[in-house]
Amino acid sequence: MTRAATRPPSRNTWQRQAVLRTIEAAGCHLSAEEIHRRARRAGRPIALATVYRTLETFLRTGLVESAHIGDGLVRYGLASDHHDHLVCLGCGQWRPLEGCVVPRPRSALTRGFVVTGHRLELYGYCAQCRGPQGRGEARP
Amino acid sequence: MTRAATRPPSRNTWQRQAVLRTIEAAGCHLSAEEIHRRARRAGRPIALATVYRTLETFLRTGLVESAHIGDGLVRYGLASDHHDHLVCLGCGQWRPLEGCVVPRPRSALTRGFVVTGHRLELYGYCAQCRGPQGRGEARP
DNA sequence: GACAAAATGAGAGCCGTTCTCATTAAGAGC
DNA sequence: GCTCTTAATGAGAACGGCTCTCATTTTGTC
Repeated sequence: MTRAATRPPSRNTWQRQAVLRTIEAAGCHLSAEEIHRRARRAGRPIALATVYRTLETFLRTGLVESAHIGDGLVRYGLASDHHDHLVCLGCGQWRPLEGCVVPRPRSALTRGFVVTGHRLELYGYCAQCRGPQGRGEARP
Repeated sequence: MTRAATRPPSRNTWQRQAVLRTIEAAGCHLSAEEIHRRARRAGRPIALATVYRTLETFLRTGLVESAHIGDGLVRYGLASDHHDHLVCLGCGQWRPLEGCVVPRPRSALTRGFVVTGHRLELYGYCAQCRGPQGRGEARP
């Protein structure tokens, strides 16, 4: 199987490796600031602009995907085939859902709109944040 | 009888009426800038800060809802019971889907995560943007 | 009409992100 | 291993959406 459209970045620098390793290690989506902080902590100092540029490059090559969460920050994570996620309202954690729960909508609902993709965010509380008290209010 | 949880703003100003009328008239979600521009065009000049403050008030009282779209702007629209939307990749139009297509996910998928709400964005092209050439690539 | 308090307007400030440009270093050719 | 080209980086200024501050205006009550 070829890499086809997702050709790798043309130069292999330690900064790019650091950014990719940071995202891989996280296991969930991170903001650019957070990637910057973690990459610095893990090794040599890297510029914030470089992190943004590297993320942009990775986005273009299809290596990572980006998404907005409620707080207005853009989060980055390893690209996956689908785009369904669990978002914890307690700690802000943003992690992929294993599997897709969105069926193809009936055309009567979309009324002339051609659907080419989707993104689903399921809000709630992770096991850690639920804690003993057990919250439960919904959010948009 | 009490005013319940969604009590209206305490003072009725023409600025608040203008913002609400603008959102109602649009029929889809608008950015704060766009609401500001349309409200100005429709009547007296209103300050951008006032638009933001008014939207914040409306959000608190549950009159409107906010959401992020891919371009990083926050969009505002009349609050509805559910949160499924059609997003046109051509013109950026963001409008509610009539009805909900998201089933309750099986707990095996969410693994300890308690789901309290969701938001779905269906990407694609509206009838106007599809045009004669018929695009079709997907986006995250 | 007088008064208190909420709401507004104008613009400065904040903060995440992008741009600019001099410098560095990856990778190709020899 | 050395040289050369040019993509990539670092530092910090600039940008843009949004929020904050404070003097002024307006609403609703008495």
